[in-house]
Amino acid sequence: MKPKMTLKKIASELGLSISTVSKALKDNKDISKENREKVQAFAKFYNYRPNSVALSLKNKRTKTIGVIIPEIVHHYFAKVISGIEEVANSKEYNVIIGVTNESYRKEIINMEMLIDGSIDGFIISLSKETLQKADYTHLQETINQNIPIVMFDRAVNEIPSDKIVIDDRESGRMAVQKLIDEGRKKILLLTTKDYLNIGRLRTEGYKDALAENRIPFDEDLVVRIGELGDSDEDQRMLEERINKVFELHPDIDGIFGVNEIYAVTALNVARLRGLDVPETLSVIGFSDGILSKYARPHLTTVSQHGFQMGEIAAQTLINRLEEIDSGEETPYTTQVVKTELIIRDSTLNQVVQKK
Amino acid sequence: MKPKMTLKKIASELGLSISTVSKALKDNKDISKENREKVQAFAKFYNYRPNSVALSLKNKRTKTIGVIIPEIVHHYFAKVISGIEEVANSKEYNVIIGVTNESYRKEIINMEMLIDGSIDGFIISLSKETLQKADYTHLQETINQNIPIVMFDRAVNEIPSDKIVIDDRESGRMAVQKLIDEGRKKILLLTTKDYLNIGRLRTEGYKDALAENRIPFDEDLVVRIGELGDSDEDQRMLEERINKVFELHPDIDGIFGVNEIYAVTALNVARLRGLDVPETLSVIGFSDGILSKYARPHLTTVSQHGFQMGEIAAQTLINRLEEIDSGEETPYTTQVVKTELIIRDSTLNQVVQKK
DNA sequence: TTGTACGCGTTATCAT
DNA sequence: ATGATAACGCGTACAA
Repeated sequence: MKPKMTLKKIASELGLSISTVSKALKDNKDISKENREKVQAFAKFYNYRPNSVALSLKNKRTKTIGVIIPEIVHHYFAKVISGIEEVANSKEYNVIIGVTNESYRKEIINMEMLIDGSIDGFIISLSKETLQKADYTHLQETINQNIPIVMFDRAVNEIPSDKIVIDDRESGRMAVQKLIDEGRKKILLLTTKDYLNIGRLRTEGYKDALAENRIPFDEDLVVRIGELGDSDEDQRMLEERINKVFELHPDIDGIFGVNEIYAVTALNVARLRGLDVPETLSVIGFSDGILSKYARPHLTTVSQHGFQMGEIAAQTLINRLEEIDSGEETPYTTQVVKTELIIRDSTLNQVVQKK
Repeated sequence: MKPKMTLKKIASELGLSISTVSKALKDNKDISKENREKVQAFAKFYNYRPNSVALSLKNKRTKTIGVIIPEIVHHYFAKVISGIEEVANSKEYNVIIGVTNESYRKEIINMEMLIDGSIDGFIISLSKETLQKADYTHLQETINQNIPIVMFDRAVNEIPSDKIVIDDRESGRMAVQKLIDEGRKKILLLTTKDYLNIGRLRTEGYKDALAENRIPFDEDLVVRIGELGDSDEDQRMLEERINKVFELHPDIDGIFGVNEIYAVTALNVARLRGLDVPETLSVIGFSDGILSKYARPHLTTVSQHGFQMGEIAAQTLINRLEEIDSGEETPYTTQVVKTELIIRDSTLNQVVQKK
């Protein structure tokens, strides 16, 4: 039960002054070699560590970054946090996590809890509710208080800040183009209701690809899915809806789901209907989650590189923080992280020759 | 660009002393109503928040807990963190996350990074490497420095601390008993190499169930799997091994996998071999992850209640911290969280009558 | 070569 | 009713 060491205790123990001890620990040449060694040995023995709270108070920076995310039980966000952690730790920053559960209120509460000097800056992905309300005053106020924000994934143009995003529209286009390249003509889109940018943009990409290939857009082939809970009930409803579309359009030969759940569910439904994947039907999902990997057949998906996004977000925030320290200020940037189509077994390997 | 408000600034702005302002903000009756209102209005307008770093320094507690986990991209741990967050936030605690990636070295680095006064206590699940080395001096030293530790899941008897665990052995027994109740006689066990307590205890449970039902234990039916990477390569090897066992023992009628990956993989392999699940073969996994839920057929598993474990761990740590504050000390406890068999579609519903 | 004093922001005790 | 002062732990400019 060692008491924790402080400069003061070391000083009194060794009959020196606090500042002498402080300097000795930094190996300051002002202090006699003799005392330096004595102090250092003593400090090491009692493994003294400078109190970080005192340092934070003095330096006016905590070397801690606040990460606000909608969900932590979610492969993508977990990956992002991993990336943030990695970079942050390598730069001696700590990471405090706040989870909003997609709630506007909890987003504000979480941020206010940290805005009292606990953190130097935020990395945040907005909650769905915040996007729906489109009320970003809490973000603006944070920035007004000189606390920098880096937004990732669910960013918003109204707020001036650094942003890390993927090109959802282009990614959607790319995925659907892949299906068309295989010779698919009747492509089912599984997307979200429109308030989430994500779903909307990926839907635009779907339309882009069709248009570029002169395939007429058919609203019948678009299933817009509302909020999906965790329950088996919701899951069954989703299956139901997909089944219904297949009944009306048994000749669907491609599926693009804007997230993993949609795509995997559709894949399962299709197989239960006796369809061969990928022989007669190709399926592509979105997100590099674990479901896609273990689905049968393994699901081809658009990977978002969550880990990399986290790394970039952390690096960007830390750069900004150190910039502030040194007085300069560069303009805000928006970095677009490239997505990648990971070809697995739910699509054809060879591309059908275009006629 | 409002500068952040401090007591000092308010005081000088209002022509009062710092201590008057401080008291006024607490609505201390010593201060004239007039001044109280003036100060409070002013503070509210500039939304003043007491600097938490200064408070931490003064109070000698940060109201922050450090959570050290092996992996964050893992459904179970993500759930636990959720539970911790929930309880911590409701008690006005912040949560700092440190990820070890199963490395002993990173575990120490992470802990040392926080042990400098950044946090009041730890919640930790040990890394595999730490368990292998069985070197727990860093934990003991943390405790010696009066920083309480709550261990969860991967806890260890050598260290005196509060612990939250599940009964792995009993859970394994329960799962296998369920298979036996269905009339299964030749049950394949997929487990880990022995250095991880988890796998070993669940294996014991497997043996218990067999013994209780007078089914001879057959080493041939135990597959001990080493470290599994994230790569498709490793995955394929796993499938290979399971396949081989099936070739030698085509009449296996039950499978118990000590984790989700093993069970889902076995499920897929079995189906590819043309076996009907659950008609001729039942499969049970471990952990309430997402894979089990979306596997086909949906996988019956032993749920570990990760969220609840997180809640309990956080509550236990906070209790301990407040106890220390008030001087009393209660003995360390080990809380066992009950697991639950979640029956889905990879096992039979009805129990075969025992003869 | 060593020590004193100050400030970071806050609260609590003790004058006035 | 208000204000000055000390203390939390640290680093550093300035004295000695």
